[in-house]
Amino acid sequence: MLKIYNTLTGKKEPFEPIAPKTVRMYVCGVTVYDYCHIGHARSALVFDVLRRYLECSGYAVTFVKNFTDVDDKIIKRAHEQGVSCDAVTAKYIQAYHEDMGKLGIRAATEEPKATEHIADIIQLTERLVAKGLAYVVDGDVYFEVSKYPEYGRLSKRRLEDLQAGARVDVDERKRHAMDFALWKSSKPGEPAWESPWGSGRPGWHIECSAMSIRHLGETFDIHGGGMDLIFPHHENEIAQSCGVTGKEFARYWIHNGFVQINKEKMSKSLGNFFTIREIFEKSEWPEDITGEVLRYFLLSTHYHGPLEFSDQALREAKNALNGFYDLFKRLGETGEKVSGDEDLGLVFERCSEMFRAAMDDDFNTPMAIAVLQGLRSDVNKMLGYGLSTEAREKARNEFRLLGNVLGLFQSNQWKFANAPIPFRTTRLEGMGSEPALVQPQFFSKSQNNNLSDGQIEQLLAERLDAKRKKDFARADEIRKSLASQGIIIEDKPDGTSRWKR
RNA sequence: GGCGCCGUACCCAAGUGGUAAGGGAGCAGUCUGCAAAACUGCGAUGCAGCGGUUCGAACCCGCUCGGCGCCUCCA
Repeated sequence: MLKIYNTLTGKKEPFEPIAPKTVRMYVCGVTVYDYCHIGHARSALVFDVLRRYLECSGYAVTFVKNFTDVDDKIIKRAHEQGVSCDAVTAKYIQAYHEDMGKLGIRAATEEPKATEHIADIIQLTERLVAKGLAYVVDGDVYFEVSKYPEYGRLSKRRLEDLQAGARVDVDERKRHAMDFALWKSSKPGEPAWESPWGSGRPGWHIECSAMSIRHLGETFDIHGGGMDLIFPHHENEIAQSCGVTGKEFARYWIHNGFVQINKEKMSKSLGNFFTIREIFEKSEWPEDITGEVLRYFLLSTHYHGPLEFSDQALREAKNALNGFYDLFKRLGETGEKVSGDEDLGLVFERCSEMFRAAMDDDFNTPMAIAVLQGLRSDVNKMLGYGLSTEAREKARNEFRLLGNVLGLFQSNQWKFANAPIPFRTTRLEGMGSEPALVQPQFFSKSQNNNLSDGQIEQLLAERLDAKRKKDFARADEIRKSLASQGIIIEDKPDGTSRWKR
């Protein structure tokens, strides 16, 4: 039985979909005015895994993830660069797909854009005005929070509390400081659509109500996003949507924690962020390996908690994955002894169950990874007793199958050598001022003068010959020479060797 | 001022009432010509602190301390 922590109730609850065996979920994507950083990656990945797990549990999942492509920041960026808003949004939507694709994050079932739903947005706004929940001022339309008694239910805030701490808002046309824009009149040069209130554009929040209702219906199962969206974004979405329909909106609200650097939230304003693409560009590992290392790292903490991003954490993730791929390498070899074969099925059955139990418990990916680590250890032991070629293939496939939910263990070309991590996140000591981030310390990509497989095999044969003649000096010389080029040799009990790079 | 998250070993990190998973690093051992990998063993009498509830608390309640976030755009 799957349990999910629901922000709305503050409790872990059994998951019961509205319609049997189907899940409709909506996740707030990004406002497309810049490249995504690791924080965005975490959010996208968490919901990608959630979706994969639901599918693997037998649910038919309709997964909608939006792009907010009309917004103040986009307009600002377009003006700065002297291009159209469309050019800005097209560029960063493409970048989003490229970056998330490298992390193995699947495209959603639907990826709607706000600008494609203007008619829906206008219609929702009209209905809110007609119901007396919104009012018009000089071509702007505001939602009136005091008309919605349940306002604050999600974020556990009371209107009075908000009022006390709210920033002084000089917009005196609003009836309440927390009233928010559904529709904004456009200034010249801004994107604009005709509406009953004049030429204008949507406010922030309403586009998500419009898109989720359009693609999933008025009530659906799961709504998610980063913690920072709880207030005001999701609170406002609920107010608008429930205000219009009079029905329940989303039943389960799921929010992921932040990625931090030196205990601080990764954000543009602090300048302590790393974009996904700069990490891939600077990494010395091939793309799929860098992607898997990032995935392992991002999933090694429960989605709800904070996650400290650091060069050391990535190094640990890489080392942990090396252990798995070391095993997979051995599973790729042939085997004659079979005394371990009989236990294999049982071990995988037990691990599958534990894996499912972990994921059922609010998508506990660190627990699930621990189960896989236990499996790695078990299979290593069985390998010691001897596994047939067929059993080895079966084992490798089981790992691939289980790992697929987390997007791990799919590679056939693992790189074992540990390239330097292309940045550092440690603080600078001293200087009397605030601790500062060390600027990314980029390493130049090493020259790709790698030996071919054939050349390596030839050297290995030469080394084997030297070993047979007890010429260990020569054998070690060859190993050392290969090591300097990132080739690691492991001698097997039968005297032959395997190698990896 | 209000609301919320977090504080578990050297580092990362599960565990939300029944007696501290897992990984990384380290140390020791087995194997090995050596190395690597693997395996075995070692590693918190204690979960920020102090009280309380309970037969029993890392888990529940209260207070305190520390870190962070939201209340303005934010994944």
